[in-house]
Amino acid sequence: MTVPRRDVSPTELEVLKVLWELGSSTIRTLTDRLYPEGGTAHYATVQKLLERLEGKDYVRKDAGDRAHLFTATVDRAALLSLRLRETARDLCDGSLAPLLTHLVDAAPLTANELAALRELVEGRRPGRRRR
Amino acid sequence: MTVPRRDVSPTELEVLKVLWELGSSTIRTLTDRLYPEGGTAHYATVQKLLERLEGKDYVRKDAGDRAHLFTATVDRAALLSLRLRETARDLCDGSLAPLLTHLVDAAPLTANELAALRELVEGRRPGRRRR
DNA sequence: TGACATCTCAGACAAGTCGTCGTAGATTCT
DNA sequence: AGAATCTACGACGACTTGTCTGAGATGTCA
Repeated sequence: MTVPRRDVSPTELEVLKVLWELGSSTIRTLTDRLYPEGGTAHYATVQKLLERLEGKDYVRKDAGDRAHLFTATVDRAALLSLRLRETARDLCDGSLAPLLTHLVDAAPLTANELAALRELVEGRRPGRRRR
Repeated sequence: MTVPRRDVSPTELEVLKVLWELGSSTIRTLTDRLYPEGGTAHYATVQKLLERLEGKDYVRKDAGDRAHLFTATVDRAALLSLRLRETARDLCDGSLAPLLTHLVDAAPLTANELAALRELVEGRRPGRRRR
């Protein structure tokens, strides 16, 4: 009856970001990073966050030396894809192309970004994805 | 302590979509459209949805002939902008450019879309927005 | 004019999310 | 053995979301 929520919550995202930066970490490491002044309570918070991320299959838990090692199973690009696809589904009948034209129209681009984009578009063939 | 939520909820979006399609409508019209079999209960549901949308300034309420007339104050593009900006903020340090390159790389494009995109990019100057 | 339909307004409700925290028990270090 | 750390699990309050109830105003029509 109630509604499906966001892929990852803001705080979960913060955890993922540290994970992306450090590779694998223990709860302790994450906690020290996210709550520098934190005590036992925050440790438990991070633990719960990781537990939920694991439930969503965005994080993997491996047996480490003493403490478990947590690793992100999705990278920034994957999450980006998810969000863009969700936006496309909600607002553009599922097609990504409108997002693109909207962005080209609305995004302020530096000369460098524009050049890079030109190059990307030049080398692009229509049809299915590359790679 | 709790978290900022999504701009519009899924059901609120459904209301907006009908509003976009019909222009201004009464609660009755919206209800008949969204819940074809619906009775009094669904009428109230739509009413609440509109009330919340009005609170977010996504919908305006005008005095109509007998019943109030509701009109969307944002269009699809505006909502698209919001979502893209939010995604950029969360995952790309606020810059929209990475979304663009990601899309060019990932989105399957028809020949036509690709051509249109090429044209857009060609005519684009770096710096601030056009228009 | 009185019965009836419709609309508006305001609040209630259950279920779910999210960030936070407490704690009991196992494991490990000293 | 004692202290510290880690794990697993449950609980909480604040908030959202979709749904619905009921009271009162207003309009319609036999």
